[in-house]
Formats: sequence, structure tokens, C-alpha cells
Amino acid sequence: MNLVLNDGSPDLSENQKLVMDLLERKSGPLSAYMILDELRDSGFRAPLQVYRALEKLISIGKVHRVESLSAFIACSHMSCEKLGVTAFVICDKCENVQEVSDESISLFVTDLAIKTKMKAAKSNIELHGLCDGCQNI
Amino acid sequence: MNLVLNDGSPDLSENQKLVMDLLERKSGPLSAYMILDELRDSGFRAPLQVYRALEKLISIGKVHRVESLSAFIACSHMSCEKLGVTAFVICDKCENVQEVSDESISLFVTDLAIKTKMKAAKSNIELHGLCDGCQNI
DNA sequence: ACAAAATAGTTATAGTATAACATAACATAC
DNA sequence: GTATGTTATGTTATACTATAACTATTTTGT
Ligand SMILES: [Zn+2]
Ligand SMILES: [Zn+2]
Ligand SMILES: [Zn+2]
Ligand SMILES: [Zn+2]
Repeated sequence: MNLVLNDGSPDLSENQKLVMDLLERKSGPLSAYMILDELRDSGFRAPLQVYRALEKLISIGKVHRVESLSAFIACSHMSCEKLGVTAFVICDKCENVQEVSDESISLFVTDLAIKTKMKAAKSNIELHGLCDGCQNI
Repeated sequence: MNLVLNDGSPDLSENQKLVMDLLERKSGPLSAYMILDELRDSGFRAPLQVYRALEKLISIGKVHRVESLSAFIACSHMSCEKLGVTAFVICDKCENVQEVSDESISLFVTDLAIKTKMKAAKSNIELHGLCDGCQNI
């Protein structure tokens, strides 16, 4: 029995908290092995510890995998737990990643699913290019 | 001097042709190592032969990389050489992949780039789920 | 306390991709 | 035709990403 009054977000294990905190501190995308290296001092020894924590964090929408970077990033919205449809906009020069989550994105995904007769489960939308700052250098 | 009247598509090397032909024959996505295995009889020995051929084929728009599958697929449009903006719709059950390329997709990408002040270079749009056929089984 | 179930640790291995260097093929210039 | 620079290829080794299989520990309900 788990009689705790909370906001509905599930409790995280120690490892999950460590990974979550790290991703929030860094704010940018990190590979699983970067995470492993950063957390060695906290007791991490093997990739699986990272991947298992990530699996959980991804499943509850607190972390996203950026496919084209093979990297993981903290959700910047507090909300992907519910919506789940976001796009990532990635500057190939400064490596900044913005997470975009608005009506137009979910609408686009919905339309695409209808048009292709798919029951959509998951989407990856990633845009690469040069950010505002990096265009003018 | 290369005095050949052609349609403008660049000549492909032997290795590039072998990879291209294979991807067209199979029509579905193949990993680089599947390609390597299929082409051993044609003289391929090492991953780099595959990756180098793929790099060229991708650069001219005849092949796409499906990020979320770490796999490669022949372009189904004859046209990505010019447009370049497509979406992939992937059934997680039967593994069928549709390539979708229309106005609404390029419009979406253009809008997203403007909204985020990005000079877009490349987009990955991938939708996973169940295709029409696989929903009713 | 005990059994069942979930969580975590460990070792080994599979799968994906590139670096670094050696070789060969092809073109242009002398 | 030989030299020279350039591009394409081949080869070996290695880096990076991810999971399988198994063991040990902790947690939970009875
Ligand atoms: Zn998010
Ligand atoms: Zn930038
Ligand atoms: Zn295409
Ligand atoms: Zn299907």
C-alpha cells in the first residue's frame, strides 16, 4: 500500500533520480555513456543502470530520446506526460536543442496519421539547421 | 572530361550501384550490416564500404536514413533530390514503411523553422504506430 | 518469518558507426 | 608517357550505442 498524497507523478528510484537530476542540471542532450561517466562517482558502474533509468523516465514523459543524436534530454515542459507530441529543433553548430510542443505539432501528427490510416503511437520530429545566433557569425 | 548526355543524376560507382540496387529490390529498410551481409558475394568486406556508398546515395536524395530504425531505405519518390522533405510512417508490427512527401509536410517544416528562427537544413519526421491492416487483427 | 515480485548489479555480447592509414584508379599537365 | 594531384576503395582497428542473460538485493503482502 502506498498512501502518499502527491501530485500524481510516480516515485522515482535512486538511480532514476540521479539520472533525472543530471539531465535537468545539464539541460542539453547527453548520450547514455556520458550519463554513465557523470554518475560513476554516484555509484554507476554499467550502461544498463543508465538505460534502465532512462527507460522509466522516458515512459513517464520526463525525458525524451533525440533519435538523430542518440541522446537523451530532460523534458522542458512539465506536460509531455499528458500530450507527448513534441518536436526538437537542433542547431548543428552550437548544439542547442529547443523542445517545441504546441497545437500545430499535435495537429500535424494527427493529420498525418489520418492521411496514412495509422493508429499513431509515437512520433519523432527533429529539425536540424542553424539557430538564430549561429546564422550570423 | 565526361561527355555523357544524361538526365542530370550523377554517375554512381560500382559499390554505390550495388547498394542502390539492393535497397530498391528489398524496398524496405535495411541496416548497414544487413546490406553488408547481402553484398558479401559481390565483394563487400567491411562496413565502411557500405557507409561510404550510403553517404553518397543519401547526399543525392536517392536513399534516406530512418533514424528511429537505424536503417536505410530507397527513396520512393524520384523527387527527394529536389524537395528533400519527407516523413516516414512506420508500422511497428508488420514493419512496413511508407514515405510521405507532400505540401503539408514541407509547409509544416517551413513553419516550424520560422517559428524557431532556424535556418533549416534537414528534417526527420517519423511516425510509429499500427498500419491500417495491423489494427484489425 | 516466508514467498512472491520488483529493483538493482554484473558480465558478456550484439549492433551501429567512424578513425586512420594503405592502395588503387583516374585525370590533367608537362 | 611519366609525374602529379585528386578521388575512390580497401583494410584494420576501434569507438560508440544498446541489450541479453544471469545473480543478488530489496520490497511487499501474507
Ligand atoms: Zn517534453
Ligand atoms: Zn546555434
Ligand atoms: Zn524520398
Ligand atoms: Zn502493419
